[in-house]
Amino acid sequence: MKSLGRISRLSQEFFDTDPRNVARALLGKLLVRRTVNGMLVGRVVETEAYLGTGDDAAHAVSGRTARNFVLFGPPGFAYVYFVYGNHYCLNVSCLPDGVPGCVLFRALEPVSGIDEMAKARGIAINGENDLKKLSSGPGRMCEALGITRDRDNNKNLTNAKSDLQLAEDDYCVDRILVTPRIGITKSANEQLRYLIAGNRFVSA
DNA sequence: TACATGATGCCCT
DNA sequence: GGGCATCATGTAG
Repeated sequence: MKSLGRISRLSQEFFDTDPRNVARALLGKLLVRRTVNGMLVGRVVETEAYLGTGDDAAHAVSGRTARNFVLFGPPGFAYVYFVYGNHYCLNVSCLPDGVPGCVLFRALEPVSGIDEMAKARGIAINGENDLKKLSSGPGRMCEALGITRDRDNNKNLTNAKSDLQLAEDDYCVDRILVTPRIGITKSANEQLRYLIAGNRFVSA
């Protein structure tokens, strides 16, 4: 397994700001899943911001419901939902308690625990092409890290005790690209998708 | 209680 | 590039 070097957990304050800032700042950070079989680590290479108000594509747009209550809670918590009858999507809540907003994780570059991720995805890794199938796309990413609503929704991602956390190392992002969001019909022209320019693990 | 739909991914052409 | 599986959720009735 590749050595990770020194990493440190992101603080709750990191997420206590506008989703657009958080989506941009999260690029290059690490998503870390602790399992009985070791650490699964991926680098965040693609995110999308979903605003609380004035964003028709955001789940928060119609107010607080049984599904989306995490968006209205304190920053740094996992909002996991089930979509298309098949897939989970992972978001992290932003802004102070009471103010909705979040960032969707769309793609990771696998860093560590690749064998475990491949097992969870039910695929074999033979070449570079297969590596991209591991966690490029919100649904794939959740499957690779075993993220489900039952396990992870409303989990504090900034707590040292959590088995799902966000961290940073000395990685430096070179250039960031901003584009329209993927797979939505409402507010589809808003430039709220952020990705690391030239990274081959972005989803589209 | 019924129904339309979706922040996707896979397989087929 | 296009079709489709599959079901939780929100909204209407």
